[in-house]
Amino acid sequence: MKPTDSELKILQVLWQEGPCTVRQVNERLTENRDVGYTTTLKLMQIMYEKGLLTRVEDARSHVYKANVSEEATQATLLERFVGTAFRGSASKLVMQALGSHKTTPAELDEIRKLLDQIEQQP
Amino acid sequence: MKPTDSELKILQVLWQEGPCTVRQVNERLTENRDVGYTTTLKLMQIMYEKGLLTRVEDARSHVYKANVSEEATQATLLERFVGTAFRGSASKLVMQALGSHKTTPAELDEIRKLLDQIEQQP
DNA sequence: AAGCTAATACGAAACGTTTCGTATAAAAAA
DNA sequence: TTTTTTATACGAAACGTTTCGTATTAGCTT
Repeated sequence: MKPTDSELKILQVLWQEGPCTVRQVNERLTENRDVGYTTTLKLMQIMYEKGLLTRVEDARSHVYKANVSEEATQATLLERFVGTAFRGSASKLVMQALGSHKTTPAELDEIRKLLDQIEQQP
Repeated sequence: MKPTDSELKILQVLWQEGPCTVRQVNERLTENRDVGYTTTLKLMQIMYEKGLLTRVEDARSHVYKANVSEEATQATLLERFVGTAFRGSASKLVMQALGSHKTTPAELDEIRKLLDQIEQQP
């Protein structure tokens, strides 16, 4: 599953907030940029048809839930991105990311631990 | 400058091969997927108008050159990608990338060195 | 019950990107 | 010189995504 940019924004709301109605999602989206209610509705309907979301229709308003995990989605997107933008070289991407972004010492430590783990594998 | 996917493919050819005619670029692109000559031509004309490419019109066929560096372009794309897919967390992206991709010991070493550098900065 | 509010469904317009057909010109081949 | 090949330019169709107007239905309020 490769969500589009708009779909990703909706998924992120659901990942952060848990199950939401269309209105709730739309309110969160509108904090950043004006989005019409029916726009969000339509997108979420499409995402439901694609299987990206599940929903409960019991109540007056449907309640939607993300049907893909944030980690799995990020993995998919990253895979594609490394391929297109970095011609498959994950290490080049890592170097760029570390070089141009601020990372806390704690995060750097975590990364170091991960490096150890990877190198210790036979 | 944020090149589209197709534009990126063209840039990659030019980064690898250096200055090329439309035909040369098109031949490289066709190795992977069928692309009509005029399609490539049109795209490169658009990229020229956008300033992504420069060209020399002296000869019978124009010779195009990338007008943005691979590194700068990757930085731009990465910036955007971290923002949209990883909500700004470069370290999460790094962890994911390291975890799910094969990296050679030499590359891991390079990354380690970069970590040292970053941590030593005041 | 009648009117108001808030929800879903749906089609189609709007937008950006990609693809290609066609016109035209210039060089190369005959 | 005439024909064939190979360029560029350009407009518009095709495609996917996003946006929104409108119809319809269900619950709330009076």
